[in-house]
Amino acid sequence: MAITSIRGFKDILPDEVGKWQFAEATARRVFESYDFSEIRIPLLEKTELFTRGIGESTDIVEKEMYTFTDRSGISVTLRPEATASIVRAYIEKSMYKQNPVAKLYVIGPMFRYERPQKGRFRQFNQINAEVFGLEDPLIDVEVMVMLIHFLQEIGLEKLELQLNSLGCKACRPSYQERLKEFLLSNKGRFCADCQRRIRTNPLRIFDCKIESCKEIMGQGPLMLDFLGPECRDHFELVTSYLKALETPYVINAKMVRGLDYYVRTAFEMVSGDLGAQNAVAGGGRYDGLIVDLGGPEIPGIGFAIGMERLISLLSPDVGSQKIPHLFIATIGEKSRIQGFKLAKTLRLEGLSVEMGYEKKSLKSQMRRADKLACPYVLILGEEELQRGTAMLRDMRSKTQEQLDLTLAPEVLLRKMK
RNA sequence: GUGGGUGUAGCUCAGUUGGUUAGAGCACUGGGUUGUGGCCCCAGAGGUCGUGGGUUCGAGUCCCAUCACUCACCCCA
Repeated sequence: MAITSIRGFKDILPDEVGKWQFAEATARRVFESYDFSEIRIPLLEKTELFTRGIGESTDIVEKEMYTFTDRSGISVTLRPEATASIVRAYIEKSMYKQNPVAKLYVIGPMFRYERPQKGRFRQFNQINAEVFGLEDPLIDVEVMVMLIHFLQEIGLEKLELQLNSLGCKACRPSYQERLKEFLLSNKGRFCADCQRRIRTNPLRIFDCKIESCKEIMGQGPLMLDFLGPECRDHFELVTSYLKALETPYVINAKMVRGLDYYVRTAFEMVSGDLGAQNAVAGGGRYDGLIVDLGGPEIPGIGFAIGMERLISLLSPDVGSQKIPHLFIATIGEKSRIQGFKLAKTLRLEGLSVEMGYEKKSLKSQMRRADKLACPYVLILGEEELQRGTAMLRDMRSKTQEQLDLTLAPEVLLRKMK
């Protein structure tokens, strides 16, 4: 029995890897134009980092983490998200002492033990961007604008920015109190799932697909109506700056975040083409997280882009396979070695060169060159070799010309570079 | 963790009420007179029919179990 990959872990094969490279390169270019710097952090952390950072009672911590004890007996976890690790590094290396503001991004895999489905995997890749040290609503907007900028550069224009405010430690409890009262007073009218959610995850009831639940929740209290004065000001400034930058958005007062640390601004980029998992990117503000993880009182905001979801939305032609500049076809052992040497010379000069390695017929080598879509084939045969020449065939025009072998590298480089 | 759908060649799929050596297209390999690609033609290679039981004279086809994939719920990027 051959060994297969683990459920929920996917190979990214050569014919789609171009899309990934394109997405990553575009993210680096765009983010750096906003003065973000890349940071690389471990995939494995002490389990406590996530239980404290993400929240003990979240689904991620309760049932989705890849946690095990290592050989020294400490509990470690494959990161289920990046923000906690970035914050840990930020605190551990005292980055805030050198610079009051840090703009960081991370590209890499996350791990969550969930049942796979469309757009959801156990190992999945994210691009994360985080800003530490700025509380002004202007930075909330800059982060969203940068995300949209990136998505436009990559060719995704039709995504919708959804915005909400989750309040803060001061105003959220009174809202939750009111929501609970409302839910309990209507308890008997909800579906079984929602009755359970009243206890486990009250905000999720807003997302219930059942018509009768939707109807009841239409009357339910919204966080936006319970924001304290500071949170309200913050939210209003965010929307007014978005308008100033002519960035369209829709307010989704029912939007919920799965991680405990989010406060105030929360946002998602949503697509209609992704099935049930419709968020390509999501983020928000997390002003208390750095303190929670043992650092100084420094605010933070950031987002994560789901790479697999992003890639699945790209049009098929982006990042298509590279084709070699030249194919070298040879006939006979002497010319095979001659061609091998020439390939090396040209590669050292930066050309991409493929050749017929096995002693196959010219026809077979030509077929392969054609399949690879090489624009030129250099034919090195016994006759040519005796004359000290080679035949260069232009595959598109079907014309060919003789080249002097000693001059061949020069001519080829000029033609193809 | 729960529910639905699907498992036949590398890929996309046929396979008649159960009946001989399981097929096609694409892809792959070789060839179509001496050293020239795409199109066309010919040939070849490639399958424990997901796996394990059962029913039957006989199972790709029927039954049971199991596994995998997939979609949805839960939840999230």
